[in-house]
Amino acid sequence: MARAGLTVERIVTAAAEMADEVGLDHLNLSALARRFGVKDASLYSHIRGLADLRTRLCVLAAREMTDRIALAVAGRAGKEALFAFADAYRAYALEHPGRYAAGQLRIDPQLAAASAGHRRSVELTHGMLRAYGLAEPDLTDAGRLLRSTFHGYADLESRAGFSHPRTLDASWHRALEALHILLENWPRQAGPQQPEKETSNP
Amino acid sequence: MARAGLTVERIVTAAAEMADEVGLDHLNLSALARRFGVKDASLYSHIRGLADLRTRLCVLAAREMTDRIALAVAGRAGKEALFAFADAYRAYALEHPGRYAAGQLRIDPQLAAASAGHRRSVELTHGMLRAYGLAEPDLTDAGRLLRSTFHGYADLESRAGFSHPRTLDASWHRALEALHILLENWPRQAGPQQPEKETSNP
DNA sequence: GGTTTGTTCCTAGGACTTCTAGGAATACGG
DNA sequence: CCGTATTCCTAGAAGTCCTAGGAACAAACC
Repeated sequence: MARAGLTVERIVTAAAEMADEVGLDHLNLSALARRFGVKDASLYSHIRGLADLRTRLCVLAAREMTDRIALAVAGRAGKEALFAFADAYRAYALEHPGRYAAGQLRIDPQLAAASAGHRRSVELTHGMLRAYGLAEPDLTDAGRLLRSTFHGYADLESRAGFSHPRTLDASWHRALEALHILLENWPRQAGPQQPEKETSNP
Repeated sequence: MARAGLTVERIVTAAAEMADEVGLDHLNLSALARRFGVKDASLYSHIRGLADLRTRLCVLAAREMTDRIALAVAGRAGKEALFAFADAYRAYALEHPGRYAAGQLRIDPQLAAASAGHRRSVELTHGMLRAYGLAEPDLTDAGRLLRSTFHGYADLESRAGFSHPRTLDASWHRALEALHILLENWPRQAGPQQPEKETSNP
């Protein structure tokens, strides 16, 4: 009988597509194996199990997303960079809800440190904020605020099934407008606080 | 043999505790039944199944959370109300991660309409924003921004396992400070847009 | 060619899950 | 005390993840 030609890459790619279709928490190995015309036990020659697959999806999503954001902000600064960053972030989350959810998973810190996507995400955010003239600890505070807003909006929007996407776009861009004004008038920190960094995640 | 004395209320309460302990997605009926010293099939006399239990958790969490927020903002307005609202929101999410996650679930629209918690959450937000002199469509836009930020921060923080909670508090309160300034100087909408409402959820 | 080696995929099965069907034990209203 | 309802049980189907060990295949060496 002809072999399916399984590979870690092919498996992870298929899993990413499947997660986008059915949702990350409905991703399971049996159905994934079925998609390849293969028994579920066969997948274990390539991946260690479901948990392993999910962490692989996490680093994949982080890389894809930061690549996309990096491309969007390239050559821009200030308000333009903010909008490009935010729109790329939201677009990825809406187009790939399963991957996006995977990207939010907490994985082994060592693995996160080795993941290019995870490392670059922090750099991208801080790079953008420096154009606003921010430095630590404002960099961290403003970065957390931005990341929270982006994540919150994308997360709420992606699972809501809102009835009027047009209106959501409007709210989104007004939120960005507001955030831009906020960053321009950011109330600088008086004393130098401990510049604590977050655990790396996109 | 003595009966366990199961009730829908007791089951949902125990499920809420369990979800907070092990996480909403690790909540399962077998373990829950075990906690009552009962076989899993016995739970089906009270609830329709796991999906039913999760939606019940959703309305429970929505009610608890809005109760808490309502108590916090009672008699306050403007900045005080904003901070009270936000702190109550975040505190609930951190103290009850499982319930909070359940509260974010999308449930049947009819059920959501009948849920007191879901209805009140919109009223609370809008009431707070009206103190800033906002009206539609700014009310919706600002409301979505706030909710996104609160949810995003709470969601990221609750699953991160940050190493320095002290610093997280600082970032949080600086974010609130920034949001307050933002609301005070909110760039009013020129033309009246369609005042679209969100699907009701806390 | 043949043989060896290593990978890929299989079958078989254990442990666990949700959920259904139907029967026994218990509590309660008459 | 006794019928009735409810509560809880056993039994089992179907599905999940995962392990162990064997068979089919591809490539590499003699």
